Amino acid sequence: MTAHVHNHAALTKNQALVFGELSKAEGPLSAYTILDQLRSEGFRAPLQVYRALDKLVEFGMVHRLESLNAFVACSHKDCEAHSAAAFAICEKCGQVTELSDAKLDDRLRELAEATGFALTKSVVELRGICADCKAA
Amino acid sequence: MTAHVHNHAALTKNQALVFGELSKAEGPLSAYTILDQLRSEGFRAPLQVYRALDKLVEFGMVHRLESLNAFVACSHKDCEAHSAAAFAICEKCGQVTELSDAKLDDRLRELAEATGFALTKSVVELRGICADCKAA
DNA sequence: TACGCAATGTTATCTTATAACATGACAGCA
DNA sequence: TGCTGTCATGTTATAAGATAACATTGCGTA
Repeated sequence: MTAHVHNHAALTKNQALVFGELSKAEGPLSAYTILDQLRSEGFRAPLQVYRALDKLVEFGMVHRLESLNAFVACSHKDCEAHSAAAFAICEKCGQVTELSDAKLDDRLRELAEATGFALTKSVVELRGICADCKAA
Repeated sequence: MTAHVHNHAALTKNQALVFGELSKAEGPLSAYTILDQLRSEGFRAPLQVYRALDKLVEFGMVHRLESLNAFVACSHKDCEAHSAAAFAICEKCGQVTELSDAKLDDRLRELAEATGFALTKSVVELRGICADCKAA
């Protein structure tokens, strides 16, 4: 499991456990799903998961999907390299694809600037059917 | 209060009540806030609100803000006129501005097409500080 | 050792959303 | 008139997501 390399301070035990679950998952996981999967590791309360997730999101290693109330591991080697992320979420199979697009980011920045809005974060989530499911 | 004109079948009583609350609100409201405001009208359960909201969203008269778990009345006269909507959400005052931008929509469509993704809906929510709050 | 700080653990509670089932209102038609 | 289908409503209970408040532990450093 060396898909992710991050130059942050070493993760704490709980952060590492939560990140591990997200990394080996096919798609997004809810906080409570993670909790259940980590009960065997001694997890007992939602807060143990939420606290770890908060940090991981802060580090940029995990993204929160607002329209799903769920979380995914970042698909980039070094998550600091990309600014904003967009996601394509398949409503059939649940698969999530992370997209990075400079033109999109530029346009969002322009829109914000045009109205004097100081952008801190952008949420872009495309809902639909992925190519695989469409073919099937 | 004639800010909104819609060519849909007349709203039912509950739909009209919920839409009324959203229309006169300054910003987005949560389903439970709406419920509390409509208790005087006889509302007793969340489902009464959620059912009305589902229809209003379907009609395009109300938008759901995924990153807030809240709802706003559409700011356009005829909500069918615009395809996708983007929102700028001020994290200081809570104000929400609805944006319609063809270039943004085009770019999102291009991104979807490039990966064979069949787009049904796009969620775009900009988080930051609005011009007014920045000035203050 | 003693202090400070960050991570952790624990209990309770709050907020958001839906399932399941019962009732009411009304239109169309035999 | 009485039947039937359908849509809106009402009601109770519960699921799912998130946080508040407070206690405890582990560890580096003065």
